[in-house]
Amino acid sequence: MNTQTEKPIKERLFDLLYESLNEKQREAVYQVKGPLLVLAGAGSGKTTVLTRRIAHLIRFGDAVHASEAPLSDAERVALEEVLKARPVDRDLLIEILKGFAVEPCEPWQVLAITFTNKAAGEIRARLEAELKEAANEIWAGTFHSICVRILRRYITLLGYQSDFSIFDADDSKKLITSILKDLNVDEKALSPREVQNEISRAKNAMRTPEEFAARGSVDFFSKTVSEVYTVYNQRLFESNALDFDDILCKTVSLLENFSEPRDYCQNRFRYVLVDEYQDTNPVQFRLVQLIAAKHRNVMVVGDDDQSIYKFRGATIENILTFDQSYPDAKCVYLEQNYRSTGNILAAANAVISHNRERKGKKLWCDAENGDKLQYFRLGDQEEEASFLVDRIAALVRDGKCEYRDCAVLYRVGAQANALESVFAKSGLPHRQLSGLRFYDRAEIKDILAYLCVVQNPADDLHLLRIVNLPRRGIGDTTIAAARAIAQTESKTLFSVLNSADQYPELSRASARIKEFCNLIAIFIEARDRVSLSELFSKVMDESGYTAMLEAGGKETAEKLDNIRELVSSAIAYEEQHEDATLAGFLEEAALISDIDNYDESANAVVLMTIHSAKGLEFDYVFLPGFEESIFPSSRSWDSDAQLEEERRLAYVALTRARKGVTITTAATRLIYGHTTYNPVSRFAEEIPPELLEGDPIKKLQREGLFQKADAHFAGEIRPARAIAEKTLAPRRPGIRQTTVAGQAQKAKEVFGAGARVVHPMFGAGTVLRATPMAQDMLYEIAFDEVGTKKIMGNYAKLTKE
DNA sequence: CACGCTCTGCCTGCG
DNA sequence: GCAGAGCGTG
Repeated sequence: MNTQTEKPIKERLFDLLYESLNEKQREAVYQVKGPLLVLAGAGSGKTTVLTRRIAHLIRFGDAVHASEAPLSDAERVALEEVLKARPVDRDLLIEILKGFAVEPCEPWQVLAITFTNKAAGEIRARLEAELKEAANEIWAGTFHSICVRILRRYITLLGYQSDFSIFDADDSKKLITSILKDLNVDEKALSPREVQNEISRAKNAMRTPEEFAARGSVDFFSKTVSEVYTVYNQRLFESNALDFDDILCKTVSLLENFSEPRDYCQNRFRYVLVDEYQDTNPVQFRLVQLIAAKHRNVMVVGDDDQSIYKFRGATIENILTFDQSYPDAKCVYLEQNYRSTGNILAAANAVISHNRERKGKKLWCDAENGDKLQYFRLGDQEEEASFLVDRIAALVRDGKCEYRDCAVLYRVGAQANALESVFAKSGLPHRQLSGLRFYDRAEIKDILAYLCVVQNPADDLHLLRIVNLPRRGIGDTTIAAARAIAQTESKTLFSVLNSADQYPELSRASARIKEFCNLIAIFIEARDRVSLSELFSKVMDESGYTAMLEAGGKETAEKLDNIRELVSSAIAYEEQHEDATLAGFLEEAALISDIDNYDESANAVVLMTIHSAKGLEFDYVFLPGFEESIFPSSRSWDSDAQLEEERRLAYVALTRARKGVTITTAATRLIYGHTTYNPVSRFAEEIPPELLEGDPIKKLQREGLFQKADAHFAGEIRPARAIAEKTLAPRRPGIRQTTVAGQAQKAKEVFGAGARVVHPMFGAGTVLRATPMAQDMLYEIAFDEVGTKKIMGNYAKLTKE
């Protein structure tokens, strides 16, 4: 009868169910009631904890911590048998443990919030594997998708119509540009981008235009921004549109001001789980607080050391002060890393320990120390790139890994071009991510703009984009006149155009305007009658857009492909949703922004920014451009907070690697059209030297490459690029030559037709043709194994067979 | 009204 | 180094 002896059996049974988790992970899963903060280091299995905890809530509720009815002796004996049985019958175990369930929750009472669609998709996939159909009822989505669902239901309370449009960052920038023009603000004095950032920051900090104006000093900047902010919100409202920030803000104001949506959410969501909590901003914090206010079962998972989005409004304070917002919060640290080798972790720990603003975690692992981290200084960015090519080729050739296990991660997108062109010439299979995202491509936005107008003719902004695309003789003067009329009569642009013949200013183009309006009317009429994909082809053909692209040359072929891709995504959408509507598709398009941007099945080296690599992992990580002024960015030099954010980014970069990290710098780098000479990043210096091999780090600085280097650490840094350029020799002799797998060898050897050569990747082959090109040779080589390829001599390091 | 040329300015970027 | 914006001309 005494629970003392029975409890262990139950707990032992649960421990058996979660035997693949470590003790801390289990602790987080079992902690069901009340607020819970999980500080999960890189590679500590946080997604696993999150998804298994959800399954646990649904199956067992608070079974572990609640006390249960006493067991009979027979039951206890039976359970002991189950405990001993091997192999473990998981399904049976789950069924048995369900007997201990205490207030298990329904799937639809669980809300799991992530930042990216990718993360949401991963959670959903894992839940489905675990819970089958029940998983479909769980609300798992991004902040934005969840808010949109709430808004569609309740936004009429705020005076919007429930079929509101969503403006992406590009749309809102355009709108801001046009407002700046209307207000006669010189773009040089105040760039649209700056204003956009400021407005976005204000919205994310939950400041209205009035508050912004009241709080701000009366300087030109704040005054203008608050003015633009006011007009911007008005225009959005008139267009029945929300920008990305509104999606969150409007949801918060709905929940704050109206009891119906608030009660609905608070009653419904017994359990709220938030992933990547370190990236939340004040609005998101408030949202979570509001939704979880009633049941207070809120679990947040994050890593303060991986907070790298302060620049877009995230406040690391949300995670640092979670225990102040919820004084009864439990806190679990997940510090065991299952990803990286000991040396990599030691290096990452050493770097991040230089930050002051942190909770303080130390990752550890059972894995071996593994290889040391490598550092190499190359001559210029092309040497750097071809060095990486050689290294990766060697790794793959030696069977250490495949191409897909290697990632080249850089700080700024501008580094990508140089890397990409060298990779392309070398023939190394690679893919560059984080370039232009799919839905950001002009042709995609064009077609979507048509559809937005068809869905919501009040959407002036998208109307403006397509009214003269393809060219149909409705030019800037006509549009300006029509917009002026719309403004004075406070009508939408479309309604003015619709009655163009009534306005003498529009008479000249009135026939063409009429034709355009008819076109849109036909589309609108077709909207609810034909299928989504039919509507698509109707719009593309009858608007003349397809014809315009077909008339174009080489580049437009790719655009047509992209549009076809869009059509197939519409078809896929139709297949997935029985009641597929245009509105639904547009919403998905606005919120998804990228179609599966990282296809892990392709066997190719990945090139991307460190930011976009967050959450991913690779065997071998290459970090080119580990230089002062690039990383940390020179913009961060004068602020400790920004430097710490850069350091966290370095921590993220290092912890992406499972087996190997290679850091490189270039003595000379051409970036943004300027040549720069940067010393090695302070972050590389923060890695204990005994963990590094390759080129010496300190020595290069002492040689005077960058004399003020030591000043960085005193914090009095102001090394102007100009000074550096004057004081430094353009290129030092004796800089490491690019080598194949470490063996010294000059690349300059020239081969004639008929020569037998060996390529690091393609193996042996015969030169068919050698054509001099610039200061290089273009070889056409018939390889014995992989066929004939064209290769640039300077990039592919050919050797004599 | 449309097209082509020059000029400038640039981090990172989810939804 | 490249893209988008602005300006001038046919």
